[in-house]
Amino acid sequence: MYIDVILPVPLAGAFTYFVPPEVEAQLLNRQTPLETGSLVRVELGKNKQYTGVVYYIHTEEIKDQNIKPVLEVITPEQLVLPVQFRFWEWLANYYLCELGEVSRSVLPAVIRAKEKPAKRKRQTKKEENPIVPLHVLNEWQQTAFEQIQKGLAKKDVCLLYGVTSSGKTEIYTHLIDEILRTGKQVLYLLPEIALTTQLTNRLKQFFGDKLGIYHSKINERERTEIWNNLLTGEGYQIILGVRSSIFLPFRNLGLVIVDEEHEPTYKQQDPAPRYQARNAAIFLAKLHQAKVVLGSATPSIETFYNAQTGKYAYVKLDKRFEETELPKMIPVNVKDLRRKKKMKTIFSPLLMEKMQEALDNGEQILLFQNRRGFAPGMVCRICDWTPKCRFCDISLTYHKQSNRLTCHYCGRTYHLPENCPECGSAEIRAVGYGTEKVEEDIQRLFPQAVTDRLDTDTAKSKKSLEEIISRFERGETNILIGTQMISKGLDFEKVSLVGILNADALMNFPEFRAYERAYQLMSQVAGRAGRRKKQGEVIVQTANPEHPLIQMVLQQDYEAMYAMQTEERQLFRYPPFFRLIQITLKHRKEETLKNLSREYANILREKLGDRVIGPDKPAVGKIQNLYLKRILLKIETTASLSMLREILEYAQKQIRNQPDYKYFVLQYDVEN
DNA sequence: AGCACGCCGACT
DNA sequence: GTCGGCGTGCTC
Repeated sequence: MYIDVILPVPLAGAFTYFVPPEVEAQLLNRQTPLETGSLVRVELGKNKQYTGVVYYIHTEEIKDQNIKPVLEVITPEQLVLPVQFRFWEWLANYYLCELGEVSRSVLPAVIRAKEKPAKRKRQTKKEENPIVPLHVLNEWQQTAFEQIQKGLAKKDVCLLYGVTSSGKTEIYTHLIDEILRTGKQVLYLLPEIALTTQLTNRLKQFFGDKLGIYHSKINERERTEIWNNLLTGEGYQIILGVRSSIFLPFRNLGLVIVDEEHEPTYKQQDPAPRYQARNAAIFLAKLHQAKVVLGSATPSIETFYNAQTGKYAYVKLDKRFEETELPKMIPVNVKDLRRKKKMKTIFSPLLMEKMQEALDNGEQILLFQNRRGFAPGMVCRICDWTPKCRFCDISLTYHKQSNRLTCHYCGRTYHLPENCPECGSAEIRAVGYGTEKVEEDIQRLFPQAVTDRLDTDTAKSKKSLEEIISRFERGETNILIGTQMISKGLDFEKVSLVGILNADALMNFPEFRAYERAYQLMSQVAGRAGRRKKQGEVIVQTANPEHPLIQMVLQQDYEAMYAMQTEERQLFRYPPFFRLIQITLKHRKEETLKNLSREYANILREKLGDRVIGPDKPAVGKIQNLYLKRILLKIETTASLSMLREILEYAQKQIRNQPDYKYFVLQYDVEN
């Protein structure tokens, strides 16, 4: 007997091994035939052993001296289902990576699953915990619910475009309930940060033991339990989880919900597979002949486009719960104020006034600044020297709390020099500001207010994150300062004021999604203001209040933003009109990289013409001592992926065949 | 990826 | 003289 095994290495295809007679005898003894999707231990190379997944079993003799034996059958039963292999194949093909790389990101969970299944609390306990009936939908929610059902009768995917606090979650629970009645499973995807205890407790109330929760911070036992439980096909009916839960062994999915579908965290950046979980979930649903609901208050351009062109069904819900008014958006021209010398601090006089007013009324304030640390840059006043990371081409962020300079790319820290190493002056000052400085200034200006900060520095663990959130929920914090972490999934009742401190910084990063992202962030954070009957206020500090995007944010005109962006994307050949593939080349030597990337791009150009852009030096041209070059491919969405892959492999081979260029790192990132 | 092999520099 | 640095090759 021979088997093809997928090993967790970035190498093409599966590896063939033979099952030696003693292993075969063992299986016979135990009366457990080997199945695909089982686990084996094999040797690869001279002295490495891996656990791999059995992909194919064949019985015809293979005449090859180099085939090695299977060392051990770890588990003969099926731990990975055939439908999952079809999913892995699609992922590897679509996202231009290897099956081994896909298996690598899934395998730890599979391996854990073969460990002793946790003793499950039996269904008797279901009664520890009486199930609360679903909330009755209000008129608008009921209409939306029915429209979604009608839409899904005709199409596979439906976009639910619902303003903040319109009660999308309530609608989801009713959709879930319907699917459960048919005996099928539900996958409910959320970005990590939105998976709060608030929401999980609420869903547990409705669905009790049928609900499994899967995120990056649950422990090993729970992960194992979830995998095994799903394998039996008689356990969890609903999985509430993050991006990676698309890899769980679902047997009969009926519905996939992707909430906050516009969130960039659905895209895995590194390592491969660099997949978009929202899009991958749509394919997963197709494999199961299941339906998909995408929900957002600020849909991604791609999704809204699909809804507009009729590929997806489309349901709009524009009434807020209890008919709370949308917040009042107030622009403040900081450029003007600076000229008039009225910006004494980073807070405009109007924002200062409004903050005082809110504090006096016992209301809460959110301040949004999308940069952590104290200052994103330091500069010598005399000679303009700036501290940079020795391993990455990036200026260092100053963190006052630790009194260190930190590289936000590789995480290395440095001491802040007392004197400029170039000219010896002692005048090194901060440029720009991050959440740390915002908090320090607030404490100075409002000493009576209790402040807290929510960013990756303060919310390292799930516990500290939840503590910050619950302190704010209980009203112990007056002013919460944060990065984009404050923009998601948090339902606060007493927030009357939101301050967006630097709107311009959100728009000015070199990425084709910058405006879309800026709009989404500002809308989401603005949506935190004013709940339950009282209209909230949002102060938007900008140097350019006339900017079209700022105007769209102020008017809360999503469709205008969509129109502007689609026009631009069509003109410049970006998604959703074209498929974008980003190729990153890395090499130790800058000069070699420059030459090889140019030659590589030229080879691609012979085949793909002006679909090839670059090579260009990315914004950060060196990371971890490797120089980077970037090539963009803008490919028609109808083009054949397998043909493209052939071209890419051909070009790579051409370059690697040249002795000088042999060693370089190549990464593909399929953007859409 | 990750490991072995092999060929040059700075040390007990 | 040797230890170990990482450039190079290869994995059923």
